[in-house]
Amino acid sequence: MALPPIIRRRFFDRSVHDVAPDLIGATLMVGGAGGIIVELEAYHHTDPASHSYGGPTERNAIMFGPPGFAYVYRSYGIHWCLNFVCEAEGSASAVLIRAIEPLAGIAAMRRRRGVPDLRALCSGPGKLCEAMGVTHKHNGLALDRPPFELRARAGEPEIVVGPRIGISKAVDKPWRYGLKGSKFLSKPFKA
DNA sequence: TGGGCGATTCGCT
DNA sequence: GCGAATCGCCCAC
Repeated sequence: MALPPIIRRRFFDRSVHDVAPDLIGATLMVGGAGGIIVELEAYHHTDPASHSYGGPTERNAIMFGPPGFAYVYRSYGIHWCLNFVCEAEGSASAVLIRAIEPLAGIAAMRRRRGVPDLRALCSGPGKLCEAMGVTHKHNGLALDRPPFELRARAGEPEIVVGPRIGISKAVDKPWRYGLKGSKFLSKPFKA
């Protein structure tokens, strides 16, 4: 693997709207399992749909810390969702990882998910956390240290953009990014 | 201190 | 396409 690891500060200490599309095509591994990021969403602290909108709380405290760390929260009382904190310390912006194309540790991910279908392993924010074993224990961990491994993409992929999914506020903002033509998206992008 | 609600997923229709 | 599962967060009372 000749691709360079993503340097935490340099890569994440930028606008969440720049980091998000630049992460499409990057390789994310957790404990040796993972693959290529094909879908994510940006959440800015001035955005009513963001957990950080309204100020710091115990749950979202990590979002108000330095960039380059994982923010993991429970969704619907059942699933875990993984975010990368971006911008400057205190800016409370993050990207939600929504889908991954499985590449490594597939047997382990199938076992954790309990489904054989490759396309169903990581095609959703809750699914990919279950597949890679991400839980609240990963909240606050640095993204450039084990068990996380994050590597820059090679080349410039074609990126598609659309409105975010599953939110009730700021539903019109086109802050969902995807790898064009990927078979591993959580939902297709409208053409 | 209690109740409504959610950045979801899955199974059934 | 619809609704249940399920529980921590968060704010109103």
